[in-house]
Order: sequence, then C-alpha cells, then structure tokens
Amino acid sequence: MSEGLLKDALDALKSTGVRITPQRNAILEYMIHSTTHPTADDIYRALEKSFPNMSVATVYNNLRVFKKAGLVKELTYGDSSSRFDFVTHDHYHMICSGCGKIVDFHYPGLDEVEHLASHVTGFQVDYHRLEIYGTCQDCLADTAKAQ
Amino acid sequence: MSEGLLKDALDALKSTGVRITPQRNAILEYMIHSTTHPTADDIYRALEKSFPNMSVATVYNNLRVFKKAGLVKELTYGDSSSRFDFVTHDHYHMICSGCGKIVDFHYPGLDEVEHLASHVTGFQVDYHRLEIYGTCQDCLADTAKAQ
DNA sequence: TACACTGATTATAACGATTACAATGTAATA
DNA sequence: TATTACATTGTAATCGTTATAATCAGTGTA
Repeated sequence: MSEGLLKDALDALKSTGVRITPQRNAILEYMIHSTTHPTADDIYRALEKSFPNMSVATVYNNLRVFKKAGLVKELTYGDSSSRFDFVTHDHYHMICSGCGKIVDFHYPGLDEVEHLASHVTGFQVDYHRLEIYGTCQDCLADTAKAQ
Repeated sequence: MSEGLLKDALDALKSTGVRITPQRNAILEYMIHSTTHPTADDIYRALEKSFPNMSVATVYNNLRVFKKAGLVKELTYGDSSSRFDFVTHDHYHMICSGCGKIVDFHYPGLDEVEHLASHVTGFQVDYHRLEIYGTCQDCLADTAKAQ
C-alpha cells in the first residue's frame, strides 16, 4: 500500500513539473513509512547513511516543495522545531505532553465549527486545526512506577 | 472590568510566592488590555517608553512565569515567533492567513472529541486546541480591490 | 555528440527567536 | 543592618531555519 502512496506522490510531483531526484525520493519514502511525524533533522539523520553528502538545506528545501504540492503538512507545536506529516487523509493529532509522541485519530468533520466561526467573525474559512494534549499510556506507566 | 482581571492575576501570583515588580505589573496590564495576542517583541516595544532599561530577557522570563502560573497561554502558529494570550475564559482562535490577525470566538465544548480520542488512543486527555484559518474581511476587500 | 539551459544540491554564512549566564540591583526577613 | 533570595539587565550563546553562491546533473536542441 505504501508503494502506491509513494508512486502517487511522485506522479503528483512530476505532473507539476518538479524533478524527481534520489534525495526527494528518499525523503518522501521515509515520510511515508515513518509513523513518528519527524522533524527536518530526524529526516536528515535518518538518510545520512544512504546520502552522506546530503545537506540539511536539501531537506528543508524539499519539505517546502512537498508542502506547496500539498503532499506534506507542517505541524508547529510548542517545541522548538516543526514536525512534518505526510498527508494521507484527514485526521487529528493526539500529543503526549510527556514524551512528545503523536498518535493519529479520526473524527467526523467539524464543519459546524467552521460555519459558526465564519458567521461570527466574518472570515472566509479555509481550514481548521485541532489537537488534543494528554499523556500516553507509556508515560502514565512510568510516572506510576516512579512513585 | 480589566482592573479586576489585573488584580486577580496579581493576587494569584502573590499567592504562589512570586514578587510583583513594576515590569511584571506592566506586562500583565498590557496583555490584559491588548486584543492582538502580542509576541514577546510586541510587548517589549510597547513598554519601551515606560521602561527604557527593560531587557527582552525580562519579557521572556516573566511570560514563562505567567505561563507556569496559568495566567497566560503561548500560541505557536506557523510564524516564526510565539504569540501570548492572557487567559480569561475558554475560547478558540480564528486566524487570518493574510495579515495574521487573530479573532476570538466561542464554541460550546468539544468534550466528545476528547472522549473519543482518549478511548481510541488510550491517552489521558488534558486539553485540546482548535484553530480555524481563513481570510478576514479587510484582506478579502484588499484582494478584491487589487484585481 | 556537443552545448546550453534550467533546476537541484551542496556547503556555508546569515538571521532571528529564544535561552543561558554572570553581574548587579532590589525587596524581604531576621 | 546584614543576609538571603529572587529579579532584572546586558550580552553571549544556541538552535532552527533561510539565503546565497558555487557546483552539479538532467533535458532538450542543434
């Protein structure tokens, strides 16, 4: 299944006139297989072995390219650095305050929130963003153990 | 009304053993009266006249103190710098992609989202965060004019 | 095949927000 | 008053990200 995702992504890129380079291929592939919403640096370090000469700038450049193409979303939480998420279908994020782990979950559209907000503020609504913060079971277990 | 807010905030601080300095007073007062969800630099520049010797570090330090006391929330959006929001009652934010303006709006609790998320992921939920992005009427008017 | 053109990558410098640190100042307490 | 603890200041350091210039392909064309 992930092979299909990669192929679709590459096709989408090609169709907008973006060249497929080995680096781009590798970054996309890594993001698709990753379940951890990696930072730019995560990606850089993960691909270091296969691309010893790759520059961090390349990672950032290409993440921007992917973002513009709608393949990738940038997530800015409280931490210092952005995390990047390969876009498959709409989902929300559950974030652990203890270890930073991010778990996806689905929820039927919150369209009515958008409508209300648009009505109240007069804005033209584009999209919304929802995150839930809490503590994952691992961290819960750790704190229980520590006491 | 805002006088009451300020007094409550100062009392809350005092009760946790935090000293009330002129700088802290001024920062809190500015945040309460501000409707713009200012950045640290906004606050710094606004208070420059009354506190010519105040350091940016003081602003950051105290924002952290206020955050720990639950008086202030830090908002991290896509932009480079964080914005800070004096906590009054729960509300959500509508953000203009054009000019960065942030407008508050209210919406009845999304408790059921938290419940579902907790059930699906096994997390212990603390809170959630929801933002809606779009274009404000000013920016809509500007783009209409430009064409 | 050779040549130019366009875009991609690399390496590194620059930038900007935030934090750390050391020195000084100020308030509270004994 | 002397001591102590906390706040502020000024500045340097850090870190994520972006900009820049040089080099390096890949593609198309003569």
